[in-house]
Amino acid sequence: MKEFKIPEATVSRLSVYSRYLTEVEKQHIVSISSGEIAEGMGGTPAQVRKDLAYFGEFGTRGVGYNVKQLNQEIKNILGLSKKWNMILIGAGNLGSALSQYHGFRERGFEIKGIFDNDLNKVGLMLNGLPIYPINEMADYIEANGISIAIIAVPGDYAQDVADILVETPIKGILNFAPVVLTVPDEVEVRNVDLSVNLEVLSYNIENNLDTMPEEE
Amino acid sequence: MKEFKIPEATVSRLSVYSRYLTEVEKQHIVSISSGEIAEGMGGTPAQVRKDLAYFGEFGTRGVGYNVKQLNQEIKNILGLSKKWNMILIGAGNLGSALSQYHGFRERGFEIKGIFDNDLNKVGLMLNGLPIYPINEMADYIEANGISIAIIAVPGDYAQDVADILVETPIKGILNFAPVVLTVPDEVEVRNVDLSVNLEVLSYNIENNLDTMPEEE
DNA sequence: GATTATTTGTTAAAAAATAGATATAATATG
DNA sequence: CATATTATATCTATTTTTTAACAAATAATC
Repeated sequence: MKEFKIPEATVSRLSVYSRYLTEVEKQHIVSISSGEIAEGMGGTPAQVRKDLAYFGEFGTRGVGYNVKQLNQEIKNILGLSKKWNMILIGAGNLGSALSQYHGFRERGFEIKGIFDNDLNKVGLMLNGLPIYPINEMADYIEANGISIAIIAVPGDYAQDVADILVETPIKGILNFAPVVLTVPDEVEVRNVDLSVNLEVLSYNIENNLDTMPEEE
Repeated sequence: MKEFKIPEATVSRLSVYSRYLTEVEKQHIVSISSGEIAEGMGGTPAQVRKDLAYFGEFGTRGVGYNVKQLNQEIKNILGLSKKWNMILIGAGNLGSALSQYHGFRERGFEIKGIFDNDLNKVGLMLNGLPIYPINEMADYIEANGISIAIIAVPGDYAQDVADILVETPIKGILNFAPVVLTVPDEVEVRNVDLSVNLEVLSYNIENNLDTMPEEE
């Protein structure tokens, strides 16, 4: 009954579809076609339909998709029908920016507490959230039903933080540190690697991918 | 002579290899095998060799790769042998965090100026960088040889900023706003989408990808 | 009410990416 | 100096992902 072997690219695109559908919903548009979705977020109609087809039949032939209903279906697929409790580790600049980022809460992700090993910061509030010392982190996770941790500490400390996290009931890590974390299989890690993104951009610019002439 | 049709995944991995090699270099290790690189950043030796093979022969059979030399080769491939001048648009929290992120400069990317349309911020300094008004942006790009722009403004304004940028000699955009930007083909865009990352994480956690039993 | 327009869901084909296997080169060893 | 060992480079096969084509279903039109 379970569908799996879903391409990760498909899951990413579902997230973008959902965000786009949320925008369309605000304009009180009731129905939308795969072609319109594709145009709205840069893709092809076939890909939109294929992505959705992994999970079921959500549209009506000859008509399209009900915007609100499809968006809800996608949110269910992505696991966004529940609220996710998160903690943030690292109260530096990046941590501060992340703690104030509204996009998370809008999508059901809420940062409940911030942890840092700088004792000058511990006890202070950051954007309305208390900063705790790292050594209280494991207990806090257990006590507050935290399932996702955001690592925003310098690269040198990231693995140490991860080592603590994997001993707790944490299920996923969003890692902003520019290092490859080693964790057991049961903990999901996603890396947001700013430098890698810039370097791919650099490569693409240098090799003029789009203006490249045809060649054989 | 040009090699192309390189998988984007390969380019991303090259960036990670390079960062890992930089670490290894610091330990004054001279030689390294594809297996050691793979272990160091979570991959397979075959994949490391395949990725490198797209661009040439950098190793010695029976020996491995010279760390320093390979790192330099990869940096050349990625276009990191030159310095990249960037501007940052958006002096909010995220912009502030990005302007202070040291990882960029270490890899040859330097933010030269910051732009914002909040006149209360214009004229101030942010982490040692001047904040200019958006209407001076186009001239600044031309005058200072800027080739990459980082967009860190709210989603509602991101397309407006992009529209200005595409009229300048800018070559690439690193977009942090949670919207799909529409730009002409000759401008490269990379999206760093924080919510998408969290939502993929959410999906993976809910569907227990790693602990999934085999099934047919 | 039959016919034409759309637009989906599905199947098939194509392309891309990953993994595996083998041949080759360099080094070290006896 | 021949041989065993190590590790790359290359070639092949498998798997995965994307793209395209087509049949089924709905709505609109004459």
